[in-house]
Amino acid sequence: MAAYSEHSLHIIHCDLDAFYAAVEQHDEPALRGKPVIVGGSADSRGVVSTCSYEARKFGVRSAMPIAQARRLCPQGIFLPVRMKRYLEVSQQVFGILSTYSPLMEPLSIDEAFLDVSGTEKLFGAPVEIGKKIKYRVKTELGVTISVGISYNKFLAKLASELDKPDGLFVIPHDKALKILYPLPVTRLWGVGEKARQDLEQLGLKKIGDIQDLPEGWLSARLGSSGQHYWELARGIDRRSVEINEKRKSLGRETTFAEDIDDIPVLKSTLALFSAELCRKLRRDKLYCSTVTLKLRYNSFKTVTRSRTIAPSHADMVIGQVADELLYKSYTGNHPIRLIGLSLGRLLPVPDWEQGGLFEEAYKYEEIDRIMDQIRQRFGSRVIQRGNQLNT
DNA sequence: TCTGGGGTCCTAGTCCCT
DNA sequence: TCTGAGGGACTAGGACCC
Repeated sequence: MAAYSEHSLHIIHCDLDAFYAAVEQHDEPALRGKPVIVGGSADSRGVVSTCSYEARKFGVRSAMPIAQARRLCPQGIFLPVRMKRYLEVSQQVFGILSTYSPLMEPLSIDEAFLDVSGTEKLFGAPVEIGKKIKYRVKTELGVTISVGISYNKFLAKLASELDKPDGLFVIPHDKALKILYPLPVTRLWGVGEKARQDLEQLGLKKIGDIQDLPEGWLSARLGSSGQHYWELARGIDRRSVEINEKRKSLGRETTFAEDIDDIPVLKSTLALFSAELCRKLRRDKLYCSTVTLKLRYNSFKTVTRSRTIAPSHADMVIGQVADELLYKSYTGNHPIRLIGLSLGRLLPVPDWEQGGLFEEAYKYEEIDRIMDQIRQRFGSRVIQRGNQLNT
């Protein structure tokens, strides 16, 4: 790293193109060249997760309600999300990426950063590495990946977006300001609809408008996020590529096919979620110490209620807290369309604490452990707690 | 017209302790 | 003994990302 200047092109951002749809088209050749729309079923409440470029020609976009996508593209092929399969391909892609640098930071299932400082002698210049990655992902896994290269994370990510699909784009230091200037402010990392409106109120529509401001002007109006936007607009991003980002929370939520006001159904859904999440915590040898309940009413108003607890990964403990939060926040007056449970403040289970420290909790955990073993051997549905049986 | 699911991060209010 | 300031933990909600 020391041999690299601040503006050397050492950050590569890799972003798989229309990933879920691409995997479906790879696995089923008859889908190739057709408008594939992944996300829920065509007649359920849901939105588009990803669609193929053929579907995008009809105006279909990610996050669009399925019903709207159906109207725009009646000949579209609607497929459910096969997350397990996408995760499998994602792992294979990350496997390829990690052969070019140990400094790899996965950002989501379909994108990652690589810091290739110091790998030039082994693999060539960053552009050469980008070409090799593209070739290998295409030939070995049958999907295409867009690559962006620059001297920081924001610009590398922007570069990969600017040449999609199947692109390779470089933003060198001397061209960064010029490339950024005409782009809308929503291209800045962290600017969504709300921030766009705030910036527009100040007369700032394109990134160039922010570039023209003196430092301090925007932070005086928008606080620390104003400073953040100003720096990005000028191509400044000091974040480094971080490996081994630890998971910070774990959650599960569902939107009911029809709104629900039946408390036993809500309770058993929560019991199911807490069992599922606790199983993952135990598998990863983690405890959680906050439990958050999320409710979305049929009016679309969303509330969350959370509680801090003694570290645990026992179904009974988490499930009981979830129940208490439900009773605290739900009066039964408004039907619920979505319920969710999230576990936060995760911490590793210390080696010395393999049971016995908290007698009561340990008793529950022992039961959970035995249930996990049975599920592992005979399948996840073979054994359930009584409180999960209403769903 | 219809708005998923799984995350992260930030801010602001409240409460408690020193 | 009372009071206010400051800080940290907790809680709730919003915004954003893919």
